[in-house]
Amino acid sequence: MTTTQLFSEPDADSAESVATGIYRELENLIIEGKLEPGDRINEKSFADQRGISRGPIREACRRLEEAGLVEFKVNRGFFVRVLDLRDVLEIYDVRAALFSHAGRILARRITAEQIDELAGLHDEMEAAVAAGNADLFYTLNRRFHSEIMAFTGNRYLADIYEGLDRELHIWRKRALILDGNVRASSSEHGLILEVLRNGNPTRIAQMLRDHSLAGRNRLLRTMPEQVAKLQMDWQDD
Amino acid sequence: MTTTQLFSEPDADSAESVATGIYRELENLIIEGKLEPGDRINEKSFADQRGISRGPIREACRRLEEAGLVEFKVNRGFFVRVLDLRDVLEIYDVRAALFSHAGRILARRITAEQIDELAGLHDEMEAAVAAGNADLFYTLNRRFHSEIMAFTGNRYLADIYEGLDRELHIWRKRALILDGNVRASSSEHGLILEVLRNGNPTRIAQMLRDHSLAGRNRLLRTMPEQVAKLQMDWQDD
DNA sequence: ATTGCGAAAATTGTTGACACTTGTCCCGCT
DNA sequence: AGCGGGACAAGTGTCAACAATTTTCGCAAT
Repeated sequence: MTTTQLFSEPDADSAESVATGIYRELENLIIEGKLEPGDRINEKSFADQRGISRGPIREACRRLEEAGLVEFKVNRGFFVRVLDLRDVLEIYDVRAALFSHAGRILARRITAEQIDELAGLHDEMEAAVAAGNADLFYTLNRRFHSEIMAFTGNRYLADIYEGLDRELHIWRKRALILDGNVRASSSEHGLILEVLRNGNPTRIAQMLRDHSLAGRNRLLRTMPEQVAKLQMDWQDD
Repeated sequence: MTTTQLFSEPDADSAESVATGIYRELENLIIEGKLEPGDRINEKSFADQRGISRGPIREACRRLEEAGLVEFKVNRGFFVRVLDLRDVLEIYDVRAALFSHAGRILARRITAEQIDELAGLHDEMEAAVAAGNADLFYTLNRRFHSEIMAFTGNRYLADIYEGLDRELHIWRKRALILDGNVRASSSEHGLILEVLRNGNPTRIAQMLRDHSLAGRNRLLRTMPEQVAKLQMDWQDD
């Protein structure tokens, strides 16, 4: 027996293949850190555990490969991608540029309702900070930035951002755990909301870019040893 | 018998699975336009033609799906992605932002040798223009922009650019066929080289951004009917 | 002519099997 | 003890087959 169809899908288009489900599962396992960088994804045991065959798993892994979450080695299988510091720096660099661009778009496009939604998230984050709930802050923080990108109305911009963000996920989590970091991050969000209401494109762009680079620097400060090892000439300008 | 190993690979890491080969083949078919947007990829006939099974083909298609070149519908298969005008506009918008950012990086990073290489490509393009060889111009043109992105040294920036460029490929080819367009494009390249040698970050960024948006406008002019159909409030600012 | 229906054909979804490659471990040799 | 090597185990690479779904096509009724 293949897919035991206990419930028929109400919406035919919402049906998803086993491969897609596995894709999401693996994506979560990697993002949550349950699968650590360098770990091999054992097709057989993974398949056996779920009572399915290896075909859909390989399909899912191929997508993850293209998404950059997984690396493929011939005859060795799929491995959770490991990012070195250079990767992190490069991603943050692009990320800052994307935010800067998003800022310019939002200046002439964001609605009062959208700003209110961001403000709502900001309030929740402030509460999370006060309660010392770093995990909650982290989740809301991701939503905050995702919404900003979504509000640009440019799906490619938003998608590319999501992809980069996903790759950074594990690393960034470490940085925000530190209490001082969430406070600094949250206060920057307040400034961003301020300039968004005001509407000056250049200021908004600069603010978002700076927020991204500040986040990068907060992350770097949590790993001084690796930073020292990297003798790259990296500057903000 | 499975993979008849007539020749042993000299370099073990350079070995690639059948799936990877199929991935490249399909990618090319789509980019070359041999497979047109909306076409379904028939797994069985594709597999039979090559004397292989459907497994590797599905794996390749999953990667193409993640890359955005192909769309997947449950129980219906993989279809070559169709881009509407909105997609094109959104891609160009991000593309321009990426070039602008690349310009700032290059201002402090590009070497004289790299500029010379770009100048060499520019000369070849000028020759192609003079010879009326639009196809050659188009190929060189892609290389020119790819190299610019590669010279930033940021692999993520370069990869994201390549991904967007690939999606645009079919559409853009139409726009450059027009003779006036290649001339305009080529002369803009000359200006870019000039400011690259000069080294002013803001000027370089602006030049590259403008070149990208000019390319977009050239493309739009080849499809006035579709532009008219789109009642979006899209502005450059 | 057009529509509706249903069986047949084509195609996708997933599986289990087998060939091939890689990694491990044990054993004899030095 | 350390080293080389070869059997063995584990895992990947691909395939062929079958179940489930979609599409096609002919045919009858309007």
